Amino acid sequence: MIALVDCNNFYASCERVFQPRLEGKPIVILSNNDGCVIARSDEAKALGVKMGAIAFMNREFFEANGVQVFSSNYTLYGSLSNRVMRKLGSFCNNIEYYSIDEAFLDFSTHPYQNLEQVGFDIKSQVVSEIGIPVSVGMGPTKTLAKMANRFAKKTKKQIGVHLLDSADKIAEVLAFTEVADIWGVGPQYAKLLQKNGFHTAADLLNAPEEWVRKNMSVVGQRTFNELKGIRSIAMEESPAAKKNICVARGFGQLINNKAELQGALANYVSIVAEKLRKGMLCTKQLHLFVETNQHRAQDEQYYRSIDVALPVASNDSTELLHYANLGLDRIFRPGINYHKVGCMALDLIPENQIQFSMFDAQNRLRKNTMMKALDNLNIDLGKNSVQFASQGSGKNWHLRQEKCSPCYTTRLQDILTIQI
DNA sequence: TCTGGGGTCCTAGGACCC
DNA sequence: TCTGGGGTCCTAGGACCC
Repeated sequence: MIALVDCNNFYASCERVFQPRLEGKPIVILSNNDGCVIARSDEAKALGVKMGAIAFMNREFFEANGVQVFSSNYTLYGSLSNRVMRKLGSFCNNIEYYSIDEAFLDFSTHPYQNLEQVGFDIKSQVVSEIGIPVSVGMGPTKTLAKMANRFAKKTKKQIGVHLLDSADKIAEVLAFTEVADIWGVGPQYAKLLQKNGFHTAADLLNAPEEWVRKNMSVVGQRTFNELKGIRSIAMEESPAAKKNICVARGFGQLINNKAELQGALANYVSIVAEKLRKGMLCTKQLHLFVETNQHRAQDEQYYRSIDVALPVASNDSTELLHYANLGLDRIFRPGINYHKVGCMALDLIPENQIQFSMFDAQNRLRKNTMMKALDNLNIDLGKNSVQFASQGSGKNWHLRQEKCSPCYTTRLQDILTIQI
């Protein structure tokens, strides 16, 4: 059996952990720049607030209905996620950390007698020790475990645990689940399936396998087999090596001058470099892009990107900043209202496998030491304590985050004090 | 004023090789 | 007068996930 444990309305639940007054109230969490809704509590869902709802168009509705609005606070969510995952790890050592709020637990080699009871234990211990409510679905494959989890949330919210341990229970869930709600079936495939008369997961099982293979590629075929109970999507117990790292963000306000654009890009490049060093990786190629805001019909639209090859694979901020600037020179055009800039590191290789160049003029050892010192300072003194001058100080492009909650678990000033 | 930000995998087609 | 077949690598685009 595989279990899928999923935190209920994770971001909204995180906000509640340290603010119990939010219990029972409708909550929404907004995307970067407070743009649109990316998470909702049950109460907000019940009010009809849709995923992706535009914040500024709903402001009055939120006020009128007492909806509590938060900017996203990934520091807080990441920290609470770690706590949840650590707890889940104590139930099962074959665990895949699938996303910030979900994990697969493979119980096939565990000696538990009563898996349903294990599900209840997970649920009650996570909520009592960490404060985050979870649901548990179990089935013979990952896809069926996902489906069982969704079934638990939709049909037996209070219980929150559903186990597919018989053919009848599997059949029930397959008939209950629409094709669009199958893990691995997105909007395009759902449309295709509907058009061909397959409406539920049970219908899909009646499709000829060759048809699935031909129209939905091997990915669809794997899902098809998983629905039949044949394990086709493996557990990934150690995270796969990253193939690229991307940092890109829309600006809090439009930018039309180059210096500010450079400043924003320098910040994102610095984050990319930091992530590379943390993963002990180097990049051989940067991909840079700038773009305008597609939603502003009054602005001239512009999108350009460029790949910049590095002579030697690197994770040195100064070097990456240098090449990023060269790239930006090539794609920058004056007179444009820019909305977003991004930097992607491609061709990642482990930092101990670099192919050095005979003509390399850099003193890489020294640079490495400097970068380590920089990273350590930023750990000790807090994020961004030490920066490069090119990162600028103006920061008009900064994210708009008007309603961010405190970082209760990661920032000393934000720790709650309790009066006794 | 205001519309998210990361990722992965697969396929088809072109360039190139012998 | 004639235009194979098999293979690899790369890229762009499309699908999906949270």
